[in-house]
Amino acid sequence: MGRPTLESVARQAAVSRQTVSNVLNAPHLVRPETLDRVRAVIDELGYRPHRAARTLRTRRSYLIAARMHAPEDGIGGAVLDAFIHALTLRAQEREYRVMLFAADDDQAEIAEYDQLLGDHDLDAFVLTGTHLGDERTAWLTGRGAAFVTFGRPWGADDAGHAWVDVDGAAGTYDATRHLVRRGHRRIAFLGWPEGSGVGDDRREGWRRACAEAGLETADLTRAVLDSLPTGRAAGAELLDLPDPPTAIVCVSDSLALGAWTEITARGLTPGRDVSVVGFDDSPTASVIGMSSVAQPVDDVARVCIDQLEQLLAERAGPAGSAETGVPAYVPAPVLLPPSLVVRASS
Amino acid sequence: MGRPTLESVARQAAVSRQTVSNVLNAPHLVRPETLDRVRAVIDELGYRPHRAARTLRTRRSYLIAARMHAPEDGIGGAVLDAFIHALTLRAQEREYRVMLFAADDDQAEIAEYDQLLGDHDLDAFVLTGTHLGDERTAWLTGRGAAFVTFGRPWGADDAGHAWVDVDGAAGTYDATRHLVRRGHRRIAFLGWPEGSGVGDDRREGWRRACAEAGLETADLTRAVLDSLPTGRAAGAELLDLPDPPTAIVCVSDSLALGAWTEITARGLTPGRDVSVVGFDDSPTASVIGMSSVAQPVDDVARVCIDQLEQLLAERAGPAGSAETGVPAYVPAPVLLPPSLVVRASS
DNA sequence: AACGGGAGTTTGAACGATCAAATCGACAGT
DNA sequence: ACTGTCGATTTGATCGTTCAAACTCCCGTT
Repeated sequence: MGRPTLESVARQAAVSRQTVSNVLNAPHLVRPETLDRVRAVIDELGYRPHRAARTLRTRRSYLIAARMHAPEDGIGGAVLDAFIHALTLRAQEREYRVMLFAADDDQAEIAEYDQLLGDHDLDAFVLTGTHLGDERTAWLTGRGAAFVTFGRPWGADDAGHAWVDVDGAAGTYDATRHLVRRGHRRIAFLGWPEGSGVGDDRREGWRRACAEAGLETADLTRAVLDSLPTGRAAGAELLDLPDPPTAIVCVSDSLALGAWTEITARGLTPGRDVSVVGFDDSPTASVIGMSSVAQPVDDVARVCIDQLEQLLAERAGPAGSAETGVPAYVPAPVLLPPSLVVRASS
Repeated sequence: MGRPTLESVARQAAVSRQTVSNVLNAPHLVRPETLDRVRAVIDELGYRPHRAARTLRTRRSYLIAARMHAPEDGIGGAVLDAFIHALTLRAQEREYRVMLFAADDDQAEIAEYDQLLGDHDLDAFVLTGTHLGDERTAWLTGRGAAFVTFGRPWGADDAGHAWVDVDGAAGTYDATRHLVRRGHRRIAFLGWPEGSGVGDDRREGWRRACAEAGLETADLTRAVLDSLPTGRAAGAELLDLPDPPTAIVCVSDSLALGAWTEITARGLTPGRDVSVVGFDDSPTASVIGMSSVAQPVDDVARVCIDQLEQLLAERAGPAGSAETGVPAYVPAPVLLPPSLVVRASS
């Protein structure tokens, strides 16, 4: 009477439980006629395997964990939210589900990993915001957990794990080249303090483009923490230079909006008097017409799920888990190009 | 050895499985000394119950499903993202987890409910964006599933289900009163077409405040779909009136930003020449300094989890499920007040 | 001394799936 | 006709937990 189980399907199709199970998990083992008959019954009864039972036996949950970040100032967070959305969608297409968790810092995040791994048999993790000295990846590797990071393994050449990232340097390079083509000769970079992988990488793209175009960069770069007020202050500094820049490439939309605010406060018009290009293409940038480098979050999500499936498939076969010293299989990393969205501000 | 189980804890503590289980789930049944002894062993071995096994037996998963919405234009979506974040946090505090799913429309959402309920034994759902003629609630009620909605049951007086909402009318009322106090006599409302519960409610708050202050409202309201361009066009219409408004209260930040764009395009300054108040307090509003009505998403999330716990606790006791005609217990609905964030634009 | 009752604990079955090994029939080779 | 092999299917055990019923003391009654 209740929901159909393997048992009831088996009875109805006059076969055994295991055969029904095989129809679903190893159809090549089943004779074609039997296959058809069982499948017909499955459809008729609307049978669907019970995840908890399957998980109990196989230790696979079809669940992927992702951290939901605190909204911060609301500018930068939008990219991650969009990424989580894309991830949910792509995971769902492959019969996986995304489970969320919240954490304030890396240690708390690791504590949650432990919980999730122990309580829910999580299949895999998707980490965002990798940074120098990231302890999370080592912890997960140590536990033999499958995971992908959205973000390179900053600091190490060979990560030893799967990762996808967006080529930030290419983004700022494109943005700078675009400004050069528009005739700008003094292009500044508004970035984060040295030492953040992401920030240094993006600065490097700007520097390279300037070098190639034979432009001066000395004194044209500023480094501040990521917020609107700090961006505004740094923007003011740049505009106050004896020979001020005519364009500013920024490491984030937060800083870009800060600069933007300062520019308009001086009665200047972004794009006409001073050009500004942000990074992350936040909704705010779109609304006010600010150019920005957009990350292809949907593609990132797609690749993440691809890599996870490879990892999990591999894991199902040759058991190269934590205890054995066998180096686990690692899919090739992927670096995706961002795209410059040109608006009135440049 | 592998991870500890009830069995291994039981052996170590020289009791039976069931006693260990009781220590965790029904401590009042266990003699105090035994309780201490078993608890000591649990700590020592680091035992944690296995969710899948528990779910298999009890049909409870400690999982709550929530829909991740498509980013749309990125303005309005931010509130929902913040809500999901708050929900994750609050759920986590009570040992629940949030599982995401994506859907394009109500029908697709219902299909996902079916999947989730069948495959993962979901404990409860949190619905967002209720609207007139919403089929989702009836479907879930029919299935006997526990759920709360963030949004009133528009159209029906008694929902027959738990809900939490933000008092939109109170928000626009406050915004309007605020403008009245600042001396405005012609205050317009930029809203959505008649027939959306949320939109009509918010318009009503404005109308009431105007009526109380003895202000004219005729021809001072516009109704357009939610987007920046439509908002801008409607804003232009209002500004072109023979006797134009000096302030505009908007049903959303999207429309408000549209109006804002039109105002600045005319060389006018929001807040000095024409005041604008939006709704939802998006990051963009914050950045450009636009006043807006903020929804207390964190409180909403908290109440949602509270109500769900009540529902699930009730369900565990007196079985008033789908088949029995017994009207299920329904927690009292909660209507939370929003808060006006005043910035330079008003 | 036999009985009833309750507190505390144990035992066996069940949840619904998969794994590993056993079974069965058909068919080929000698 | 015997043996061995292979493909297809079945059987019994198992994952870790909770439910329901049974059991064991111990104590107070009569």
